[in-house]
Amino acid sequence: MQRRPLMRRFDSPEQEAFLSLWRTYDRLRALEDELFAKFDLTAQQYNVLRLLRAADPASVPTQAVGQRLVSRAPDVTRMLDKLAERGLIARERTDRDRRTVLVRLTAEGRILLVEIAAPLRICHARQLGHLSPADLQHLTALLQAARAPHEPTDSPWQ
Amino acid sequence: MQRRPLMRRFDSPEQEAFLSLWRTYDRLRALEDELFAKFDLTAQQYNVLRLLRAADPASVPTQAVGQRLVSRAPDVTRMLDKLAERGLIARERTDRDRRTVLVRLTAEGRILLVEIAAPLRICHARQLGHLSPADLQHLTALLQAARAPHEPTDSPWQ
DNA sequence: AGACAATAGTTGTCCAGACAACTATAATTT
DNA sequence: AAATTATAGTTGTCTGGACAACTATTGTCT
Repeated sequence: MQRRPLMRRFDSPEQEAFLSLWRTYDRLRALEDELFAKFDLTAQQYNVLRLLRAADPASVPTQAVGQRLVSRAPDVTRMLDKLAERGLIARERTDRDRRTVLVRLTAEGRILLVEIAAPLRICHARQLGHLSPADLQHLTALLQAARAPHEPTDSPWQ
Repeated sequence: MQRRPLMRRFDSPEQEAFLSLWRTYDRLRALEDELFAKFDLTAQQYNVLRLLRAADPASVPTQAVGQRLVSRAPDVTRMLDKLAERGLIARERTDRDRRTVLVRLTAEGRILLVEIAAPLRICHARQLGHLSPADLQHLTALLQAARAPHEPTDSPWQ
């Protein structure tokens, strides 16, 4: 066993913070992935459904979906393809602008979201439930401050 | 334009924190990726090199590399393949245990790390330099607390 | 010692993400 | 009004990650 720590030397406090961010994201993400896998979903796909639920029963332009995703996805089309194949969402063109495609939740999609709700709440509690509400709030605020300069002005993430 | 916010409704404070974590990771990661791309590296590959530099000039078992990566990589072999093809690392088998493969930095690898050092420092400053040292420290601590229960006891991330 | 299990790494295969090229429609310019 | 530019989405292709099966070597159990 090597005495000199292999991981602990960071180039700067900024790097340490970022690596900590990365690692924490990875660990928490693993928990969610495990849950979503039971429903044959990816976290991104769930986010699309969550987003559509917020607009439900209205429909949302494909483009708006892409902009609001947590991490940018270059192939929103194929992602929606898979959700549409499973009947969780429906797509239709408008007459106003025949370029845009509107997406909305289907009844099946709503049902799936209801089924996921309870186990997901439990998963979230496992993820971060050990933090006090104050710490949780503080963490969220610090994260927002961290990314603030890197958000476009029109981002829904502010 | 829709008045009702599409993003802002979260299922729970835990979910809000996690999505904030995810989003922040994604934004900061984009900056790093841009830099690493100039050197034809991925962030994971750089992490391998950084890790080997910490042990340099000693070599490290492949397995140890895999364990210490930020996010788990199921194909360490092929990742090392690419670094070895470029001559940045070298691999050799031991006589003690002919199963394990030892990995170490080459001179070329060291040179690349030196070249990256300065622009990477600048990148880190862009990423998180706007946070005060205290906030930075606080953020790192909160992130560590957040992932603590999800780290295996023998993890180098504690 | 021989059988069995565990460890280390490699390889095959599949799928999602990244980037660029393409089609269709709408808006703008002259 | 025709030409040009911009927007929305789709499709092709490539690379990297995920999972499982496989080989080689070492350790363990009886």
